[in-house]
Amino acid sequence: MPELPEVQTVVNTLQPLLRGRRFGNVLRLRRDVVTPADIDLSSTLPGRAVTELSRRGKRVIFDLDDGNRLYVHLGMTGQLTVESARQPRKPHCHLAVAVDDRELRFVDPRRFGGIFWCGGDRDDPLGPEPLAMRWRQLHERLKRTRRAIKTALLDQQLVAGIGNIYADEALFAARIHPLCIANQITPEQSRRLCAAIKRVLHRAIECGGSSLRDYVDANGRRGGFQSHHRVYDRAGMPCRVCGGEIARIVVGQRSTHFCPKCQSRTNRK
DNA sequence: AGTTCCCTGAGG
DNA sequence: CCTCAGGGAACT
Repeated sequence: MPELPEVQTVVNTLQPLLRGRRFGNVLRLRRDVVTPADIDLSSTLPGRAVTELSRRGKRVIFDLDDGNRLYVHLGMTGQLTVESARQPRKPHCHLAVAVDDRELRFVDPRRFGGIFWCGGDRDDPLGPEPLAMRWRQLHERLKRTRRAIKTALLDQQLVAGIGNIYADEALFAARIHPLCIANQITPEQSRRLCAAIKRVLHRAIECGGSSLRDYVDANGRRGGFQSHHRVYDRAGMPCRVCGGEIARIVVGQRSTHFCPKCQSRTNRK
């Protein structure tokens, strides 16, 4: 479940491995991982260098030296690693691009992720970057929807990069019940929530993200933030603040974890 | 704005 | 065997 902190960690670890290097041959092991389907990366990538590697929401963005752009979305189980070309490829490796004597490899068993060719298009439908967002901006956007606050935070057009883990963690840190109606969130709550989102995301980036199952960085290393989770995947366990029992409910088809005592539904303070 | 589906591996 | 995990698109 790579979300903003995991994707940022992939970008951070990928950067030094690609800097100053050019792509070589492309080995496409599955054609349907590239969108649009008629883009042939083996004719566009070899000889190109990455001028800038960045993150937007949960996307890893590659800007190429010919002005074209592509991005990788890791979905649920995606991995973007650089390994020795002599290292055997893992199962479900859908694309490999030579980088000197190494390979940039995209592995994704569940195939919820993919590689997306943008060409010269710089537009995207994503909401603001949460780390650069101001609380008034968040509040403004929350006012536009009557969905549960948890569902709203998962909407990439409302704010980019937050997934199930960090939505639950941020709502806990802001002491907001996940079922609060978004447009009823008070300015004070938006302020707390905005600060909580930034705090949680920054801390997770410092830990190299959360590895529950598949997530690894470009060097194949796992993150460490999972041991700092306060609510996510802790149903039935004691709240680290009040000792009460962490609850699990389903909101918008997603499992949602919270502390019923710390996150009161009528929280107005 | 809520529901269904895609996909595979893990765990019961 | 079965169910569950979930990002996001495509429905209703």
